[in-house]
Amino acid sequence: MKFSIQSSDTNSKARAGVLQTDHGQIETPIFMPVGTAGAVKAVHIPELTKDTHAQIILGNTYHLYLRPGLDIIEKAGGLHKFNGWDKPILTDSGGYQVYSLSNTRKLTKEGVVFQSHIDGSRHTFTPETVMDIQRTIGADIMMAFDECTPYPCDYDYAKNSLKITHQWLDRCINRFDETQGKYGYQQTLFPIVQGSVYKDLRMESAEYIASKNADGNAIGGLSVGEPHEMMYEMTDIVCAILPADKPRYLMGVGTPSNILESIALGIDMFDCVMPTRNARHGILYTDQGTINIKNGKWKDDFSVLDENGTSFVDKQYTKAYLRHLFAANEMLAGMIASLHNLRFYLWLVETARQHIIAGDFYAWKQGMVKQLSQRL
RNA sequence: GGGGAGAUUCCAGAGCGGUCAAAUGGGGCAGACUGUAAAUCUGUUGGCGCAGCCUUCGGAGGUUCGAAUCCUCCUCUCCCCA
Repeated sequence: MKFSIQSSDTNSKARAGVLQTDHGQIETPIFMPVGTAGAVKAVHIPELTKDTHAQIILGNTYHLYLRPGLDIIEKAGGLHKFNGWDKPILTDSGGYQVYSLSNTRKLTKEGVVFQSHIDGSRHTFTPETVMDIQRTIGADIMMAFDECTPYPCDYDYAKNSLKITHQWLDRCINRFDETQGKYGYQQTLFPIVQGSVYKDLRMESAEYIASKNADGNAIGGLSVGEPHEMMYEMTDIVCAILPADKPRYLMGVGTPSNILESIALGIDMFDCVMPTRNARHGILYTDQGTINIKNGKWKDDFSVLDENGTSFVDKQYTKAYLRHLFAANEMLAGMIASLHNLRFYLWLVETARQHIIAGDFYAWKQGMVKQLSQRL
């Protein structure tokens, strides 16, 4: 995997780059749609490629391991073959489930015992099994197994958790190095910085992660409820330490504004469920602000969905019609909204990239963030 | 023509003397959601000068300290038999 920086902004730490994988290249900064169970909910693969212009999507180790199971994935020839997406895939390690399924799991030094959210059965995830699973899924980018700490999180817990995450990382790297991809293309492993909202822990972690000299580095444990300023502060501190010539991935972020602000801090990759989940809940993101299309005020607004939108749905459908689809519980509602939001997110990072290359990113970002905060 | 059942807050539908501005569901209105246990979840849904008061349970009277709940008449629905 090769990363090259094409252009760096002068008024911020933003950069535009290209990440080369065996499944094609990714132009950064990039937003990666989340496809937890092997599908970006409510969106077809051709829509993802041709309409939203997604370049890489996520899958989830925990979900795919539970269902359909590794035997099926391997028989299919890996996740790319299974779901028909032939561009890069990144899989989350299940580290986030350590956090989000906290009431159905038990942490030990060895790993984590999960209770399946599907049938309650018990499963053990260790750094080694998580590497093996991601080998079988065939992700281009595999994530280290970590603990995503909650917020708030007391210092001692965060410190101890960080120690475990670092130990797990070493085990992930060992297992990764002693195994090979199963499908003939290269896979790579991204380690994850943790440390909650504590500067010293974040710095210690960033230094440890940087020392591993991976193809790319991730920042986890943010956007879990802490104030935005805190998130930016941690991101800034960590970016200063992580190698500049490798892509930086801010996990789970975020709102359109979060993404622009983080690009300015030197982040290259993002993923978040917001554009898809919130789409299914009636929230549309536009360059003019956020719309809750379920609100009564749109009932007889027959203007197109998004005058400035660049997805085909934006001119194809009206606000009143989409609102009706939500009210009538039509599946098409979530499909239209998901497509719109994903296209908007991809448009946002594409446009950010253009401004970085053009050299006027900072000013553009400042104006856009202001517009994005509006509620329509 | 004969017999029976019923009319409750936007809808459906509980309640059958006080703890009822009235269960529950739907609908409406709004909110939340950040490496997806999420097409989910939460709040609210008569009015006001809002720890209280006012107007509501088909209509009009009445019984009672007190009625959506009991009685009388009226109006209107629905079902069964002819």
